[in-house]
Amino acid sequence: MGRKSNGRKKMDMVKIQNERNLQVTFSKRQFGLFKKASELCTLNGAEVALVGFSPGNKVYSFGHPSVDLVIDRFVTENSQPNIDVPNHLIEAHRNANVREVNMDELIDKEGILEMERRHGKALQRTWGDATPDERWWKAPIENLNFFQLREVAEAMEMIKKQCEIEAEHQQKVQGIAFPYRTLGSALAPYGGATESSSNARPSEFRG
Amino acid sequence: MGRKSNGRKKMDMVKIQNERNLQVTFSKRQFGLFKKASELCTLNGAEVALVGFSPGNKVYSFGHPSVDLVIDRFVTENSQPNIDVPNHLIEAHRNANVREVNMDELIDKEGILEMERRHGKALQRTWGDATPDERWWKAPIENLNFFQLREVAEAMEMIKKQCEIEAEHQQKVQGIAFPYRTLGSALAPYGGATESSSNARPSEFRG
DNA sequence: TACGCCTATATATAGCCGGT
DNA sequence: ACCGGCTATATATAGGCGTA
Repeated sequence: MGRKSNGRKKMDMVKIQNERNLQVTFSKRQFGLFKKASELCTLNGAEVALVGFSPGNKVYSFGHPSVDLVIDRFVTENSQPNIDVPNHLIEAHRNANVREVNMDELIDKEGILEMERRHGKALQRTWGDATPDERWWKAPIENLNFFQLREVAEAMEMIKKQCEIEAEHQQKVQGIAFPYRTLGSALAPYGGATESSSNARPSEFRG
Repeated sequence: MGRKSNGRKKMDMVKIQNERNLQVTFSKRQFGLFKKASELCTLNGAEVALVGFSPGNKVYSFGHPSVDLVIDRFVTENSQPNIDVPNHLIEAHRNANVREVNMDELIDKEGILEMERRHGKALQRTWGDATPDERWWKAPIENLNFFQLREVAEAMEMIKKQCEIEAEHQQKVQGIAFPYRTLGSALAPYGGATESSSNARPSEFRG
């Protein structure tokens, strides 16, 4: 018997190109996001405000107890001097800037984007099915001698570790950060979930 | 054989009573929520602002392009057509803007600089005269968000492993010695910007 | 006592399909 | 095309367990 579906497929974390899929996916995920937020509120008694603009620039929001109240509180409390920010970090940063190298110059954002275009996908794939063009990391390695390989391996380890440290740091200091990119699309409302009893009750939605 | 885990259990959508589990679950779900929001942004190019208060009344936020921009836009566009947002909020927020600390300023770059100092030369030797564009590993790290960092870390692990395999191979097949070339361009997931802030404060609730 | 990591399940969803 | 539904997978996570 032929399968009725190929099932869910894994997809790269890159902006969806197909306009149609973009719309559909956005709707589904927007719904899911609201649901998760809602659950966080009822399950853990948290307060959450979630406002967003679909690619089509439509506004959508969710909030508990209400968007206004949460944002109001957020704004108010943020108006106060942020005492939670470790001062030594800020100082370290300022000192770091005047150091030998200017980080801003090293951070070539354009370059990063370019790299993303050229090699971003390689990260998502297995080393096996990479196209010749994406095999930049493979071919070169074969040309390195034993010692160089050891050096690269060590370097990779260092960078990896650094990433982990940075990640942990981010999570600890401010909660979380995130990626970006922008464009347009539409959005969906909030239907009832098709499951067991749920006390989830979003205080506000907007369409 | 005894199962190593009973697996995930279904649970009622009611506020968790056990204080300990409440905390743990909150952390996990908070993480998941942010991740979903993040994905919605990159995958569908949406703009999202997410602010919330944990049961312990700590503030957590997430936003793309930034919490401020999105909320600002939300407030603005909504104070006109609809009357959802009280004007005092707009002003309060505007004032708050000035004092908010940008994520970039919070990240401690010391570690990264140190890493460069200690291992940069080794890399330089190996990769030779890489142009600034090829030195992606030098700085972009702090421009990546939490999830991206995890990805890079994973990628580094793969490359490292690949190097070790290759090294072993060389040693086994021909001993050592070999020609070399640069590792080529760079590697990096999508570029990323960061924004977020945290604080603490008490509050009430409205079931 | 709080975390981090792990495994077994509960959920979320990418593609698809058929009606509109 | 545009939804709403469905199915097969990809993910998110509730509990447990070992360790800082």
